[in-house]
This record gives sequence, structure tokens and C-alpha cells, in this order.
Amino acid sequence: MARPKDENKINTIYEATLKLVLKTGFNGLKMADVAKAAKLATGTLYIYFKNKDVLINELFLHLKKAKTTEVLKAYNPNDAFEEAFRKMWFSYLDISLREPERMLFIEQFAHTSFLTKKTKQQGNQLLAPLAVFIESGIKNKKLRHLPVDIVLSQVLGPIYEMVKLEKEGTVKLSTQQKQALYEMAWNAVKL
Amino acid sequence: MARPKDENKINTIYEATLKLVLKTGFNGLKMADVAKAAKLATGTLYIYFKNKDVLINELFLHLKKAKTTEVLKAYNPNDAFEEAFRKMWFSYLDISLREPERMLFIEQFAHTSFLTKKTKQQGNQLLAPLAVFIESGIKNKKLRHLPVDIVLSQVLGPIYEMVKLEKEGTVKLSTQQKQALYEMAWNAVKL
Amino acid sequence: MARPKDENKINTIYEATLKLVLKTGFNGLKMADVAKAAKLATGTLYIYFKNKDVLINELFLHLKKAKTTEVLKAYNPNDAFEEAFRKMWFSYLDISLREPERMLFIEQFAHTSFLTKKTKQQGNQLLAPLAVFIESGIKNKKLRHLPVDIVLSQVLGPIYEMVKLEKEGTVKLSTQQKQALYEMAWNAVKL
Amino acid sequence: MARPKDENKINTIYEATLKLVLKTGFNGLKMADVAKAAKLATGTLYIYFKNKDVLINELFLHLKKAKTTEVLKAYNPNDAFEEAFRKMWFSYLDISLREPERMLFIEQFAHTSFLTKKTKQQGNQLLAPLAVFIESGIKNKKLRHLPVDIVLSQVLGPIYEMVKLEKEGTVKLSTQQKQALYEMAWNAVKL
DNA sequence: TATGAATGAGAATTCATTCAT
DNA sequence: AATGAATGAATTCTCATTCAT
Repeated sequence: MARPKDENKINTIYEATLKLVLKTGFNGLKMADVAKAAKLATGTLYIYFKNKDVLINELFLHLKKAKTTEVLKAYNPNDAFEEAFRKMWFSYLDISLREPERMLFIEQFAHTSFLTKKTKQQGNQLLAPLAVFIESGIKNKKLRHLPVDIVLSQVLGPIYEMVKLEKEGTVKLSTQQKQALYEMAWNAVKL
Repeated sequence: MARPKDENKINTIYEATLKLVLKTGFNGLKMADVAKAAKLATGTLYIYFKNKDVLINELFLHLKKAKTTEVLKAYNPNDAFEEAFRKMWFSYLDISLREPERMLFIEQFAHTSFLTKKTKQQGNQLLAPLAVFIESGIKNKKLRHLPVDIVLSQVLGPIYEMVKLEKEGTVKLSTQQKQALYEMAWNAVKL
Repeated sequence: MARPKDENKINTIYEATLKLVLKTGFNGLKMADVAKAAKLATGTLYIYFKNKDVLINELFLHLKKAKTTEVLKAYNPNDAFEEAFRKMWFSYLDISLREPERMLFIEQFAHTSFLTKKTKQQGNQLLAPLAVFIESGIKNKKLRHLPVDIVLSQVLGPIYEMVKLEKEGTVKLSTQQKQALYEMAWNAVKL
Repeated sequence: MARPKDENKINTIYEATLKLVLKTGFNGLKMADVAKAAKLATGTLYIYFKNKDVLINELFLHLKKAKTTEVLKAYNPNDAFEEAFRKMWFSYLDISLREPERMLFIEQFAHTSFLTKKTKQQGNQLLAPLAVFIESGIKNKKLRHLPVDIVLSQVLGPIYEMVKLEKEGTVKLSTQQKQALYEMAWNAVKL
């Protein structure tokens, strides 16, 4: 029996890729660099991922899945709407600040031609529960009467910006500032 | 920088570059394609821009200058704060929706390593008047007491997201929706 | 005006390729070696031929065209059939011996998957006049009543073998031997 | 060469290699594909054959030996020359048509640099009895007075071509056509 | 022996930039 | 200034061979 295919390697490759691709973009990402960062031979990379496109697409889904799952953990169906909203918002912010690369990568690639249609679809399906939640808020007059996409943009847009600011060191959010951010988000979308 | 060269051609190159670079990113952008789109020979491109880095840096400043100038046109020092805020916000939204590529390019490149420190600095200086305006709002208790960067993020983040949604065709904003967006932005940041 | 595209280069490339590909086969042929043999940079090669497949396909057609044209020059419609046959046979033999690489390349690649269907078709069309000539011989009871392909194989098969023998130095044909070869070919196919 | 290894597997490898190598040539042949076709792991292939060169050289000798042996079976020293010639010619044709890959492989590789000098020599030695037979025919005025290599080329060249035509489906030889082919061969070389 | 994961040298192709015209 | 052919370094991906199990 040969060495068994090391499942752990896939994660190492994901991490190496994520670390590198944010600085360079898709075309700037060098497979040789990924391999080096993951401490593999170039050829080995291609055992695990057929090519660069596949690597990026699978990384995207992997990250989006991980992130979505984590955010939705904060959801408790027994909570009142605003309480649920608050918990998930803080969850989203904290996760994003804790792993900014993950969030930035998802954001940066979500609308590009480097992802296949299929990847985009699968990515969007992950968000379905969130969309349902927002819709229920709209229906129950807790939130402004607007398309879900728009409401989500209002809530998430500022978070993305905050993550960028923290990442580049312009800002370091205090607990009170986070609270303020939450209030702003809620004031924006609440009915 | 003295520019003895055909100003018209430079604009053609800017337009060609902008059209192409959004889909491809910096590394995916091919100088030959820029030349073709601008109806020039490759060599000619290099008469106007020393190399690809310079082209992108100058394009960035060019666009940021154009956009900032246009937005600030909406500013009238005689207006009350909220009125001025409202006018500029709508101005910003309309300009962004009218020329989404311009905005997306600025957004996309603002924090990357493809821009030199100098370019970034010059770009930020252009925003100084806006920062001053926001600061005055904070000082005069019109806006929440938070760092300017944070306030701006709250206001601009959602706009960026809306432009992306419109660009990809997910959403087509009605006048009422624009009004709603404004209210949300104002509700978020007002004191 | 830039340097004009040097049409002569194409021939230089053809020669370099032909010299190399016979020893190596398609997959063994290195574009870098072709470039070196043609005294070009690798990139230059790709200006003239989109890729290796195209290079080989165009080389094939080029050689087949040249050879066919040359052989058919020996054809005089006023000659009696056997006389015409004899002239063309000697023409074919002499041309093949003079430029054995050309013949061997055509032979070696004619039936491989390295050539596209289109190339093969175009190559076969070149031989149409020869087929017509053979058919007329069959119809007029000068040649055995067999499919043209078979008759041609009988005539050309031995020539291919002779070229290989001469090329590898096993044999150096004398005038009398050539005459004997002709007689053998004629004795084989005549009715 | 002592071969303590599974003779059965060796044949499987030979068959897999032969099936693949004709389409691809030496350089196009992938050891992984051979292994897969032979239902072995790549590593196992290397237990039986030190490397690709060795595999091809041994396959060549194997096939040439098999084919030569089979053809020579048709030889009966008691037969008159022409009768012996006829039997072997038909034997050669039938074997070639029955296993065209074998013949084409031998033909295709016989003169290439993928075979070592030693392999080529050993291959030629196998043909020695045939050469002796042809020489006796020349000496006894049954055949034209020409070097053996030339006589053989006249006889085998057309057969190679016929096999190619049958293989690609252009032609399907009838019994009468085979008979005609034999007559043509004999008319060509007989004195 | 058998396996198939790992390796890394090597090859095709691209493209920013230069330079002859 | 303008042109576009030429250059060759750089990058992706492949595959013969090795080696840990």
C-alpha cells in the first residue's frame, strides 16, 4: 500500500492559497508559490487540485461554507426577531474580524469570472437561510420593505469596510465602537 | 508631470484600460489588449505610459480626481449640515451608478499593492474636504461621535454594494428605493 | 513602420522543424529546439505558428504540396500511358531520394492523429490528379483491375522502403538498380 | 536475461503498451497509461521494466521474435523455391493483417533512435534465415540479381502499405485481391 | 512484490517590454 | 511619434521515476 492521500494537505493548501491570493489576485497567484508555502512539490499540488481554477473555486466554496455555518450557529429560532438579528450581526462581525482574509477573499472573488457559475450558485445556496430570516423580518414589519439583497447590502457593506480598515491597521475597534456599529446597522434597516 | 503628449490619446487609453481591467485584475490585464482597444500599436502605448504599473497608478489618480471633483461640486457651504450631507450623498450615489466601472476600479485597487504609496497618499488627499465636512458634523453633534473613517465606511459601504448589485443586474433601483437608501444611511450615522 | 514580417522566416522554420521532427516524432519535438535551429527566440516562433500542432499541420501541407507539384511536372498528357507512368515514377523516385526527409515526414505523419482531418483532406486532394491518371490506366487495360489505393501502394511502398535504406546508408542505388526498380514496379502493376 | 517475474504480467504489459504506443509514438506514451491499461500500479510497471526505453526495446524484440517465428513456420525446406516463397508471402500477409499493430510497431520503430543499436542488431539477426532464403533464390536465378535488402523492400513495402490501408478502413482485401497482390509481388521480383 | 502518492525537471506557451524601421 | 515584430523571462502543467508503506 502506498502512502495514503493526506487529507490534511488539502487544508494546508487552502491556507497557503488564501494567504497568497489576497495580495496578488487570481492571475498574480503562482502555483509554485502556493506549493512552496504549503511545503509541497508543484506536482503534488496538482494531485489535489486539477488546476488553478479548480483550486480557487474549491477554496471559495470551502471558505464560504465554513463562514456561513459559523454565522448560522448564532441563530436560535426561539429568539425574538431583533434578538436573533443582533446575535447574528455580532457573530458576523466577530468572525469577519477574526479571520479577515476569509471574508475578503469571499468578497473579492464572489462576482468575478474566476468562479464558475456552478460555484457561484452553490455559494449562494449557502446563504439561503439568511435570506429567509431577513424575509421573515420584512414580512413581520420588523425591517424596511425592500428586496432582501438590498437589506443585506446595507447590513454587510459597512462590515466589509470595517474589516478592511482593521486589516490595514487604520482602525482598531473597541467594544463600544462595535456596539455603535450595531446600532447604526439596526437603525438603518429597522422599520 | 509635464505631458507634451496627445491628451486625447491618453483618455482613450484610460477608457480602454478601465473597460478591460475590471474583468481581469492587474495581472490579467494585457498591454496588447489595451493597445488594441485603444486602436494603437503596443509600442505607442509605451510612449504614453512607461509601463503597466505607471498606467494603472495614473489611471487610478485620474479617476479618483474626476470622481471626487464631481462629488464635491454638490457641496454648498451655505447649506445646513443635513442638507449638504443629503446632496452629496445623492451626488455620490448617482455618479457611482452612472459610471460604475470608475467606482469599482477605485474601490478594487485602493488597498492593493499595485498602487504605490505615493499614489495612495495622493488619492487620500483628494478626499480631505469630505473628511473635513464629516468632522464638522461630528463636532456639531449632527453625527455620531466616531472616527471619520468609520463614519465614511458606514455611508459608502452600502453604496458600493448597491453599485455591484446594479452592475450585475440583480437590482434596478427605483427613485423610492434610492430615497429609502438615503434615509437608511442618514438614520445610521445621525446622532 | 515596424520591421516587416519576414516571409522567409517561415521557410527557415519549416526547414528547422523538418530536420528535427524526423528523429523525435511529434511529442519529442521541442519548440525551443526548433527556435534555436531557426535562430529565433521561442516567442518569435509563436508569431508565425500559433502552436506546435499548427506548425506540424502547415509543414505537412507545405511539403506535400511542394512534392506533389514537382512530381506532376513530369506529366505530359501527350505521352502514351506507359511513357507517362515511367516518367512520373522516375520523377517520384528521384525527388524522394533527393529530399528523403520531406518524403519520410509526409509518410510518417500522413495517418497519425497529429494531423487534423482537414489537413488530411487537403493533402489527399493534392493527389487527385495522380489518382485520375492511375484510374485511366486501369480503365484502358494498361494496369491491373484493382482499386486505385491498392495500385498506388504497390508502386509507392517499395519506393518508401528504398528511401529509408538509402537514408540510413544501407544502400546506394546505381542507375542500373534504379532501372531495375522501375521494371519491377511496372511488372507488378501492368496488366 | 533471467526473468524471475510473472511472465503473464509481462505479456499484459506488452499488450497494453502496443495498444497505446502506435497512436502516440514513444514520447507520447505515458507510463501511467500503460499501467492503467495493464491494470497495475505505476510502481509495479517499474518492477518489470527498468524504464520506458527498456520497455520499448524489449517489446520490439518480443514482437519481432514472435512475428519472425510465425512467418518462418510456413517454410518447408522440401518445397521448390517459388512454392516456398509463395507460402511465406501469404503467411507474412495474413499475420500482418491479423495483427496489424504488431507489424506497424515493428515498422515504425525499426529505424528510430528509441531503439538501441543492440536491439536493432538482435532484431536483424532474427531475419537472417529469410535473408538466406532470398539469397538462395538470387543465386539460383529465381529472383532478380539485386542486394537482398532491395529485394525484401520490394516484397514487404507493398504489404506494409496494405496493412495501413486495411487498418484505417480504406480497403478490405478479398481473397482474389490477395491473390493479385501475390502475383504482383512475384512478377516484380522473379527473374 | 505491489501500491500510488510525491517529486521536480522539463516543455509549451504567454506577454511585458524593446527596438528596428 | 508611431508601428508591430522580436525577444526571452516567467508561468502553468505534465509525467517519468522514486519511495514510503
